Parts: sequence; structure tokens; C-alpha cells
Amino acid sequence: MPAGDTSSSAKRSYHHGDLRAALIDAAIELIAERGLHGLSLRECARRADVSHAAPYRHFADKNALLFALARRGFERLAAAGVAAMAGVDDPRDRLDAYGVAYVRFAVDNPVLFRVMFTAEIAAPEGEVAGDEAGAFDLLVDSAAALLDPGADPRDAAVAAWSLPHGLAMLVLDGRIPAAEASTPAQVERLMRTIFAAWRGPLA
Amino acid sequence: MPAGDTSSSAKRSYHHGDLRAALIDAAIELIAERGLHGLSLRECARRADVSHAAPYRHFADKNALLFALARRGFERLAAAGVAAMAGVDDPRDRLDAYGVAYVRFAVDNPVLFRVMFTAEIAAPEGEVAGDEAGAFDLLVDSAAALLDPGADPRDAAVAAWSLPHGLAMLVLDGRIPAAEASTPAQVERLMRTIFAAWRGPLA
DNA sequence: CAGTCGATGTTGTCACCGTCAACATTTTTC
DNA sequence: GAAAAATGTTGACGGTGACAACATCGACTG
Repeated sequence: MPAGDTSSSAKRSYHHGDLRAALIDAAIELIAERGLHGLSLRECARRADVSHAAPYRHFADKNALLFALARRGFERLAAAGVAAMAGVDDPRDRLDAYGVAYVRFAVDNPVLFRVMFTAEIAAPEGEVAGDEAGAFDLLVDSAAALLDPGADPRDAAVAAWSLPHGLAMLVLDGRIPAAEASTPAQVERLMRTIFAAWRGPLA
Repeated sequence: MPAGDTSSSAKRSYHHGDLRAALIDAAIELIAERGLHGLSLRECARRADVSHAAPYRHFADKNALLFALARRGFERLAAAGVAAMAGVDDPRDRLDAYGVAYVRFAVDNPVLFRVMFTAEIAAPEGEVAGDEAGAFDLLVDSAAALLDPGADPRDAAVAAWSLPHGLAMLVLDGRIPAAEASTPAQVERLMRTIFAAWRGPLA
């Protein structure tokens, strides 16, 4: 082979190199462009310069690809939550920071977020979901830190998850009037206002 | 025609009678059985004992059918909210009642609720969405009643919407541990506990 | 270093789907 | 009672998910 040609027009000598990752990236692009129902394995294959059946060497079926997207999303969300709470000691501030990071993640990664919480995406045969449970544990721990030692922190954790989750969903769906949440700055202000108004009762 | 035969096996003399409603019912059934991506116009037609292209006399396309489902959902949700708040005078109790009714509606009508908040379902050409804005106004009014006259009630309304919305979504997605929300009674208790813990700061 | 074998990519195929056009039948309207 | 509008049918087309059979590449093994 004369020279390593990385231009997009060159044929990748039969094997692709990292088709799995290319398919995931193409899927995110496609969903961003055409919506979830506009995703097709064949179009992903086309964008990866590969034949229409090649994806089946990396994903058992379309659902498996979506599951991989969801998993990537949960990993990044968990990382964002941990990062947001790092260095924050006050339990209430920790929950606030988590909530703000949660909504921000959703706004910044609308495709991943929607896929993460799209039902009908089941874990393929051998896979285990685990990641979202981890995120929930993080909430339970933070909620436990600001309740009486004897109280059950799970209800507080559910509340602490429901509010940012609902806000994120409504913003993503455009249900919140545009005047309220059209720019990122407005979204940020909205989040902080709501969380501030809501943090009181958990103590 | 000898006698009015309403049995399912009899052919409805070319015209169906109320195909539009039959298609909507079939769609709800189908989604309940196979999920949103398992919905197909052809299968709906089959279940209505009608040819595969007949639905196009009542819906411009698949999206229009889904939009009709969503609209039915918004109407019923609004009715449930109004009914729940009827006779409740205290503004906080009104918001509580709305929230509980909201989550209950979602749990009782998972198919409608999910379709209502599935993005990518746009209003067909001549249609207007309006219904969800009405639901939002209801929240704003209730929130306004318990704030200082000068304060902007919209943030409170968004919060009052986000919490039940997020809770409903998480329960529907099975994200809340089964031990927390497996039976309707548990869901009801969870809702009331959360709303009770959260109602304080709005005053 | 040759040969084998698993991983990866390709071609071909099938059933199903959304959508349209052309045609048939029924109901309504004048 | 005929014309017109509404409703249902048949047939076709391109796109899709999924599978089977085949081709090629890369890595290990003797």
C-alpha cells in the first residue's frame, strides 16, 4: 500500500477499522437530523461507507445499537453528575448541583438523553443495564445525607430525580413556552430558580 | 339487508361505519402490545377489517394518526386535572390534586401519555396543538394564586409541572425501583409523599 | 513461513411497511 | 334520478430489518 490515505474517499482495504464506533456516531447524527424514527441501520451503514448488512457484525439488531447509545449516555450523565458534585460538601448544594448538571446534560445531549429514556429499548441478551441504577444510588446517598438518620431517603431521592427529569423532558419537547427557555442562559436561570425554590423542604 | 348483524365476522357492506375511531382504538391496542415502533397502519387496517390503504381516507399519514392519539390524550388529561381540582379551594391543595391526577393519568393511560410526549409528532397541516398550552395555563393560574401578587408565577408553574411529569415518566419507564412503585397503591403513596414534601416552598 | 480459522465485510433475498395512483362502490345532494 | 362527494380496494414502488451464503482479511499455530 503506497501511503496511508485517511481521506474519506479512499477504500479502507475491506476492513473498516472501527466500524462499531463509526456506526454509533452515524446513528447520533442521523437521529439529530431525522429524529428517532428516521434512524435506519442501512443509512448508518451508508454513512460509514459499508454495505447494508455490515452493521450486523457488530450489533445483533437495531435495538442493540440503540442500547449502545443509551449506555454511552448513562455513562456520560453519571460522569457529569459526579463532576458537578465534586468539591461540593453541603448535601443540599450537592443535590442542586446534580439537578442542574442533569438538565444541562439533557439540553447539551438531546439525542442521547432521549434515547436513554425511550422505552422499548431493552438490554440485549447478555447485557446488563446497571448504569441507571448507579445514578439512582448517587441520588439516594446524597438525599440520605440531609435527612434524619432513621428516615427512608428513597422518597427524597425519587423527588430529587423527578424534578430535573421532568424539567429536562419538558424543555427537550419544547413544552415549556419558548419565552421561558429559548436560550441556554434562560434554561440555566430557570433551573436554578426552580431548584432554589424547591430545595427547602428536604431538610 | 336481512338483519342488523353486528358480529365481528360479518362484512360491513363495503363501508365501515366509523373507521376513524376503529383505527384509533386499534392503534392504542397495537402500541400497548408491541410498543410505539411496533405500530403500523397496515396492522391497524387489518384489525379494522379493512384494506391496507383505507386509513389514508381518514389520516393523511401515520403521523396524523399519532397526532389524533395525542390530542385525545391531552383532552382526557385536561379533563382529569379539572375534575381533580374541582371543589378544592386551597391553592396548594389544588396543585397537589393536579399533580396526583397527572401521575395517575399517566399510570392509567401509559400509551396515550407516551404518545402525548413523544417528540417528532407534529401537528398536521391544518391542525393546531393548543391543548397542552391550556394545561399549562391551568398550572400558571393555580400557582399564581399562592404567590405574592407581583411575583411571576411561571417559574412556579414550571416546577409544578416538572415534578409530576418527571415522576410519571420515570414510573412509566420502570426507572424507579420496582420495590418503590410496583402496585398502584405504592405509586399513589409515593406521589402523595413526594408532593407533600415538596409543597412547602411555594408558599 | 505456510496454513488454517475466526472475525469482519459483501451480495442476494424475503417479508413488511408507508405512501401514492387508479379504480370501485356507496351515500349524499340537487 | 343523476351528478358529485365520500369512502374503500387493488396494485405498485422504494425503503427497511433481518437472515443466509459467500468473500476477504488478520492472527495464531505448527
